[in-house]
Amino acid sequence: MARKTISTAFPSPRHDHAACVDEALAQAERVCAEQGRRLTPLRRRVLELVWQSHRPVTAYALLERLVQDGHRAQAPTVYRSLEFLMESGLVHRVESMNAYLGCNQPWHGHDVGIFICRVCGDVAELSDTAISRGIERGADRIGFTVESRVVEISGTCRACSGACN
Amino acid sequence: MARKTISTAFPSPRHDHAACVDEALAQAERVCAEQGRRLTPLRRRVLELVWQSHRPVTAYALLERLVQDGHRAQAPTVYRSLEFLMESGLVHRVESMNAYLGCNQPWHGHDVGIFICRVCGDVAELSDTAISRGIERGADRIGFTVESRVVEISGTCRACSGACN
DNA sequence: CATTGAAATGTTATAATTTAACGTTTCCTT
DNA sequence: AAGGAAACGTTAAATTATAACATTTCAATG
Repeated sequence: MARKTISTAFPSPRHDHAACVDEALAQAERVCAEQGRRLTPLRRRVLELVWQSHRPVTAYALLERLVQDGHRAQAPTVYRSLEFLMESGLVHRVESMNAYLGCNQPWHGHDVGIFICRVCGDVAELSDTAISRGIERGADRIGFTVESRVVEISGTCRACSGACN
Repeated sequence: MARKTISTAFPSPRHDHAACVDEALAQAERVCAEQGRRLTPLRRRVLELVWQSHRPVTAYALLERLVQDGHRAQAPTVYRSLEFLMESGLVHRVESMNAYLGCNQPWHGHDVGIFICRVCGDVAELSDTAISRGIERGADRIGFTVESRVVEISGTCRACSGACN
C-alpha cells in the first residue's frame, strides 16, 4: 500500500492546495476500496469540502456549502457523511472546536496529536511516538487500558510566532 | 503551600467521598484566597455539585441540581460559575464529553491527561511528565509554541478490565 | 431481468449545549 | 453614603447534534 503524506505540517500559504485535495480524494478512494466501504458522491463531496482548507470546519459550514451546491441538504446529511468519513479514518473530529478536519495520514487511525495555531487557524497532525509512549506509560501506571485518545494542542505555529505580521 | 492530592486515580467505590468533597472545597477556598478571587456561595455550590462524583457532569445536570436546591437558576448562571472555576483551575472541561470535572490538582493547571473509563464512567487525572515531554518534543519538531493542551484518553480502568462484573 | 433486503439519503422535528444582551443586585472602595 | 465594578438574574437566541420515520438507491440473488 502506498503511504504518502499528503501535506506537511503547516504548509506554506502558497502551497499547491488543489494537489492536497486531489491526493486526499485519491487516498479516500483507495482506503474505501480496501475496506469495502462505499465512497458515494455525497460523501466524496463532503470530504472535498472538509479539505477546502487545512483548518477544522464546522458541520454547519459544510452544510452551507452543500446548499450552495444546490443540494437540498439538512443537518443529518452532513453528520452522517462525517460519521462515515471518521469511521473510515479520513476525517478527525476536533473535540476542542466542535469541528472536523481532513486526516492526511489515514493509516495512523486517530492515534495522532493535533496542533492548532491560534493565529492562522491552521492545523498540523502529528503522529509522534513520544506522545503515544507517554500516554501508554501513564496508562500503565494506573492499570488503564487505552482504547482511544484525544490530543489537541493549542498555540502558535512557527510562521505565526516568528513573523511580525 | 500545602499540596495534597485529594483523590487517587480511580478511587474505590467505597472510599470516603465526603472527604473528597470537603478537601476540594477547602482547597478551592485556599486557591481563591491566594489568587484574590471571590468564591461566592453560588460558585462554591456549583463546585460542590461538580464534585458529587468522580465523573464528568454536564452543565444542565448541574442546573437541575441547582433548581432542586430551590434556586431559580438558568443556564448562564451555571456557565458563568463554571467559567470562573475553570479560570481558577478548579474544574476541567472534558472536551470529548461536553462535561465538567472537578480538578484534584489545581496547582498543575490544565496540563494533565484525563483517563476516562468507558465502563464505570469514572475519571482519573494524571499529570505525567512523559506525556508533557512527548508533546513538547512533537511541538519542537514543527516549531510550534504550546499554549494549552487537551489530552483525553478513553478506555477501561483497572477495576473494570479485571473484574467479571 | 425482476425481486428484495440492506444501505444510503431525504425530511421533519427536536434535543442538547452554549452564548448574547441587558437589567438588577451586591459589595468593595473611597 | 456614593460610585463603580463585579456578580447574578432573566430573556432570548445561536450553535451543535440526534431521533424518528419516509423514500430512494443499489447490489445480490433467484
